[in-house]
Amino acid sequence: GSVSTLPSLVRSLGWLEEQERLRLEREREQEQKKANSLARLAHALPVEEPRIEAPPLPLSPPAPPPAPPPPLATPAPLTVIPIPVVTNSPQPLPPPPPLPPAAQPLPLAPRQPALVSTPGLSIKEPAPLPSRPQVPTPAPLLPDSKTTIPPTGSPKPLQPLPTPILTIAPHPGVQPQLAPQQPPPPTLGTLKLAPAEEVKSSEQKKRPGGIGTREVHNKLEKNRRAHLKECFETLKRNIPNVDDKKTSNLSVLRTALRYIQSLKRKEKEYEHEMERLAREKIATQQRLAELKHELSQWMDVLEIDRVLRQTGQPEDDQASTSTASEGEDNIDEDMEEDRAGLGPPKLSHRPQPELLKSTLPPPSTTPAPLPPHPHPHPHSVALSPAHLPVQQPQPQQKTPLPAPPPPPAAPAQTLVPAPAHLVATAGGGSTVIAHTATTHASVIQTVNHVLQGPGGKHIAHIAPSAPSPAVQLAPATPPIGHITVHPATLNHVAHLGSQLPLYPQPVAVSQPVAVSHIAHTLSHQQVNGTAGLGPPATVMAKPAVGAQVVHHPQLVGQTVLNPVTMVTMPSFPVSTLKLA
DNA sequence: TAAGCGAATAATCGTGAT
DNA sequence: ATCACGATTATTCGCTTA
Repeated sequence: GSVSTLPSLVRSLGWLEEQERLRLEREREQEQKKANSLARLAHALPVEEPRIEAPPLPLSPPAPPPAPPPPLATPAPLTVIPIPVVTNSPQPLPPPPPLPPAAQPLPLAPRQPALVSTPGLSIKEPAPLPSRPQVPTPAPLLPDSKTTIPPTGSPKPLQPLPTPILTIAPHPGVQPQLAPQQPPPPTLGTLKLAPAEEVKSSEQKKRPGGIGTREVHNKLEKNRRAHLKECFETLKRNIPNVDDKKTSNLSVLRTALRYIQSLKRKEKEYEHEMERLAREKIATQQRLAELKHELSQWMDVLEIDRVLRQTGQPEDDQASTSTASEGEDNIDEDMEEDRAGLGPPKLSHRPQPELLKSTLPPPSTTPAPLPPHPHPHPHSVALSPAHLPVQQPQPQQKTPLPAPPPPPAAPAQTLVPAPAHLVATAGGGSTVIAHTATTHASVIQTVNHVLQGPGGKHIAHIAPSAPSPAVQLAPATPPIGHITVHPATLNHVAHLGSQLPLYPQPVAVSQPVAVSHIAHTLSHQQVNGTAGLGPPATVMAKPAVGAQVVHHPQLVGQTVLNPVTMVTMPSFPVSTLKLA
C-alpha cells in the first residue's frame, strides 16, 4: 500500500502544483491590483511586515492570525490586513477553474503540506517539487511582501527553495529510505507537519534564518545520517563473520576494530616471515657459492694429485696431460712444478689437499687406469674435469707454453686473467687437456690456448651458449650450451671424501655459473670414449635462468666427480676424451 | 501457550551550536 | 558541514497473566 501511494502522491502533487501555479498567477494579478490600491493607502511601512509575519509563525495555524492583529498598533493593521486578504484571495480564485478541492484554500494548504512534508522527510526530488506547490500556498501570505515589494519578486521566492532542496536530495543514501518513509507520513505527517508547513511557508521567504533554512538544514542532516548509515552498512559488509542482523553500529565498529587489528598482526607476521626467508635465501646463496668455490679447489687438488701419480705411467699417446695451478700467470711455473711432481704452490696454503690426499683411494683403486680409448678421435681434446687424470706421454710432451700466459700463441686471447689451470701439451698428436676451474672466461681461454698450441691436432671447442663479452670463442666452434647437473654425480662424489661438499640434490645450474665449472665435469664415459657407443651425450640445459636438471641416461651411474656441473659438447668428439 | 505489558536498546529525527 | 543533544519511534526481550 505504501509503495502504491508514493507514485500516486507524486502525481497528485504534480497536479496540485500546476493548479497552484495557475492560482498564484491569478492571485498575483489581483494582488497587484490590490497592491496598487493599497500602496496608495499604506505605502509607509513595508519593513514592519516581516516583523509582523514573524509572530504569525506560531499563529500560522489557521484561525489565530486574525486575533493577534487587533492588539497591534494602528499602522500594523493596515499591513496585517492584507495578509489574510491574500490568504483568502485564493478563495475567490477557486471558483474559476476546475478546482473543487483546491477551491478550499485552507483544507488544501494542510493537505499539500502533508504531502510535501512526507517527501521532504523521505528526502527526494519529488518532495521538493510538491513542496513548490506548497510554497504557493504560503505565497498567499507572501503577497504581503509582494504588496510591499514589486511584483517581480513573486517568481523568485518559488525558485530559491527548490534549488537547495534539489541539491540536497541527490544524496545517494537518501533514495533507499525514501520508499519506506514516505508512506507512513501522509496520515501522521499531515497532522503534525501541517502547522509547521504553514509556519514555514510564511516565514521561509521573509526570514533567511527561519524555518526555510531549518527545513533545509533538516534535510541536510537527514542526508548526512543516511550517508552515515550507508557507510556503516558498507563497513559491515566488509567485515567477515558479521551477522547482517543483530549488529548495531557500535558492534560493527568494535568488530571492525578487531578485524583491522588482526589484519595488522597478520601483516606483521608475514613481513617477518618474508624477512626471514630473504635472510635464509641470502645465506643459502652464500653457502652455495662457498661450496662451489671449495669444490673447485678440491677438484684442482684431485686432478693435480692424480696427474702426479700418473705421470710415471706410460699412457697412450693420444692424451697428453698436464696440469696447471691456478692462474694463467703461473702456467709455466705450474708446468714446471708438475714435472717435478710437486703440488702446485698454491696448494700449500690450502688445508684441503692433505685431507683430500688422505681420503683419496690408492692409485690402484682409482678409476684412473682406464683402458685406452679404442677410437681415438683425431680432433680430441681432453677437457679434464677436475678429476680427470689423463694419461699422457708425459714430460716430453709437456712443452711449456711459450712465454708467459696469454701472448705466446694466442694473440687474440687477451682474456681476463682467470685462475684457469691449463696444461697444454702441444706434442705432436698428443691430446691436450685443458682444465679450468674457475671462470667461464678462463675455460674458454684455456681451451683456446690449447687450440692454438703447437699440437693443434687436438682441438677443444668450447663455447658458451650465451655470449659473454669476456669470452673469445674459437672460430667456427659450436656453442656448448648444455650444462646440467646430474644427480648421479652425487653417488660418486662420495669417493672424494666427506670433506668434499656435496649437493644434497640435483642442482640446477644457470649458465653463467655452470660455465665456470665447465672443465670439471665430464663423465668417464664421455671422457674415455665409451660414450661413443651411442650418440653423444647431449645433456640439454636451458639457457641461463631456468633451473633445470636433465637426466641423461648415459650419465646415470657414471662416475662424475664434480657434482655441480656436467658439460657436454654435442659437436665435440667425446669419444676422443679420456679419463685417467 | 499466547497475549499483554513494560523495560531496554537502537535507530531516526529535529534542532541548535560550532 | 559536522557534532551533540533531546525527543520520538521501532524493535527486542523478559515477565506476568489469563
